[in-house]
Amino acid sequence: MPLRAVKPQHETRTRILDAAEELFMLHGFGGTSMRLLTSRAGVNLAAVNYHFGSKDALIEAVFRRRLDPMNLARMAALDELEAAGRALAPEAVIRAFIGPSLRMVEDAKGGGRNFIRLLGRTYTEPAKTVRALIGQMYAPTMQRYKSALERALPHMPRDELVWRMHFMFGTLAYTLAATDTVQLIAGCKPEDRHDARLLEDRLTAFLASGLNAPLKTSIKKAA
Amino acid sequence: MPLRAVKPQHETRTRILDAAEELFMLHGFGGTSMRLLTSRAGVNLAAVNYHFGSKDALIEAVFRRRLDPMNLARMAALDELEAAGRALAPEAVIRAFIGPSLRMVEDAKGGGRNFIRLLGRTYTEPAKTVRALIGQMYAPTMQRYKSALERALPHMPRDELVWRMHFMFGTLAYTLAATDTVQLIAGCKPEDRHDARLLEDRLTAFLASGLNAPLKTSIKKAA
DNA sequence: CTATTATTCAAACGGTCGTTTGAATCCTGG
DNA sequence: CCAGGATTCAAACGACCGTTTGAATAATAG
Repeated sequence: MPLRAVKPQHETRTRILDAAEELFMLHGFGGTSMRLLTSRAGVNLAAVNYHFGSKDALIEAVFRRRLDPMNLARMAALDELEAAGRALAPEAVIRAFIGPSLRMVEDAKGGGRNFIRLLGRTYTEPAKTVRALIGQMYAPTMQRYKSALERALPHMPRDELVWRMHFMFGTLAYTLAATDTVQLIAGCKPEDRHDARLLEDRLTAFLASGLNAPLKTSIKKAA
Repeated sequence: MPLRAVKPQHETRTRILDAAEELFMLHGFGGTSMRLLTSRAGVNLAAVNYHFGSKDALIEAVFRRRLDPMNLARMAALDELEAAGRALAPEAVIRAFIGPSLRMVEDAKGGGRNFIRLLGRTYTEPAKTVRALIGQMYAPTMQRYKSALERALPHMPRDELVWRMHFMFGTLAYTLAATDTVQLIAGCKPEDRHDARLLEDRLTAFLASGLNAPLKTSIKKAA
């Protein structure tokens, strides 16, 4: 039994992914050069092209490493909810959706938090390729949650629900991305070390209430 | 009286600002080169540096041109509300805030729509300078709306209200920025040419309900 | 140990970036 | 009409970009 555990199978790959996660979050994709990235990761400049092929392929790998497990967690949470057999409560569906992302925020040491903030930024990323990539990775999960919310809110017109889901994703994306903007509103310093559990409660209350908002007559007419 | 009206005082400046607005929205700041920008605007490559000094100064000018009037409109809407003397309804405050931005979306020909989508993207812009610029231009308006919502929702704990305002800005920002993501959720084509009035109703209903969400016990305890 | 593959490395490539320059041209007040 | 400031223009500058190359080194299998 060796003192030193087995050498990580692809240490260089991991170092690159970690550095990319942090730097993309800080400076964006275009704003992060390969030279800065590789020097931060402590690897040679050519390593990215050797291990990933290109910068674009690295970007995709950064997303796949975290997004695939997160989508699985979202699917599993919904499976569990539906297996219970009871009628779906909108609150529960919301929690199933936002839970995995907020739990990743708590993982500050493992870099999960970096990724989550990167992800929030990327929902509005101008680069077409990145948006297409994200959209395609999200599509199946989106469809399942859309159908779940349709069952949880049977009285809601379909197109109204689509908009409210849109609002919901926006709230989550912005909350994850711009956790420093809160202090712009309040002038409050970030006293609370983001307690994810409390934030989940706040978000759920806000979103559940918004999703269930009474239908105005003007909206009903258009529906 | 000349056939040709007075020559625009700074036609080149305007052409540059218009092109910048559209291209920044499409490709981001870093993704828009001066060569593409100036050729799209039909001006010489050196014109941006001559009229604005630098690319960064151009970015600032793009925001100032639209944001200053929009903030004035938001202030005026709040003035009117408070002059009425009645108790402030949260719904009315929300409308006063989101109205000016949504009305700008209707201005497709004048380029206002381009700017609004650019603005939504920029809330989560990685570049520190841009975020600082936006934050500083928004701060006074934010403070007035914060105080107005405190009066409209007197029973709400202050820190809970700060978070809910955060959620509200997020919903608005995302809705303005990612109007094409709606179809990702629904697979629906963008059939409705964004009827701003209807969107305002949908948003107001969602946000008013979210801001007024009942306080969970766990939240109350933390407050 | 040796042969083979996998990985790292320094150096360079062509290209694009934002910006500057100095002359040419336009506009305007006297 | 003419002088002088404002604006436009083509060309070039140095810096940095993502990627490639071929040799040097490390790891592994026979």
